Amino acid sequence: MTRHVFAGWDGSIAGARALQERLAARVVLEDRVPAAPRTIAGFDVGFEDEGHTTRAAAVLLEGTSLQLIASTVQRVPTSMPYVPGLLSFRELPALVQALEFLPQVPDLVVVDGQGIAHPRRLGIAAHFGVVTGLPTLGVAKQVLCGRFEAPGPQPGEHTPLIHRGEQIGWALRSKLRCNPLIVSPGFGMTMDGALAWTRALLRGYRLPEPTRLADRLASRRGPMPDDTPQLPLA
DNA sequence: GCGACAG
DNA sequence: ATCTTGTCGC
Repeated sequence: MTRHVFAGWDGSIAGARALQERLAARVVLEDRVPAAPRTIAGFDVGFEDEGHTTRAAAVLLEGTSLQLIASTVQRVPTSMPYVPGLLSFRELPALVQALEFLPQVPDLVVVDGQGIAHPRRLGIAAHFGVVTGLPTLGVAKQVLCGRFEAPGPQPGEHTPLIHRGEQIGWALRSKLRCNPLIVSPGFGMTMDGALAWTRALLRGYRLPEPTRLADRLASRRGPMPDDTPQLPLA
């Protein structure tokens, strides 16, 4: 499975970075998000067994009410250590498996991590989009690269995230007295769309609903949804 | 060379 | 990410 997700990767660190540069050229930053998404999914990853097991959680929400429709938790053996800038090589295989176990393909995907706000413009959300072709949005709790002025204290206030003279994302104050979120388009979305969608998916918490719910599942917190029988789609 | 460094 | 209770501040 991993060899299909990372086709052409020789397994080395240098090879991973080279692959990122090739895939980054395939990132589409034009709007491909349906006007009214029927479903929106949230993805996040957690670990068990001292990190030996990677646990990916995916939640499927109704597009307008953001009510939970379905969810899945998939476990796969951890294959790589965490290397700053190469997060997708560690977590993407589990995320793709979780996508395959959702009852239907979502119209929009929100991933916990960077979109193009990455040294080579291929954070895990962008990589996820290039691999699946689905519109994706990256919402991270911390910055990986780039600088930004602190956004004002009011929810909704935002400032551009700049790296090497270009805007790669936004710092968004999603909630009063909380550190800003770092948001950036992943695939099939514009820079402005990333900001607008993140704001539209907030429901009073620091994290947008899709990511917030996936986070609770991946980290084994909060009420766990009923496990509907799991069978892969395709 | 030194510091930074998603999860 | 994960190990972990109470605690300070709003």
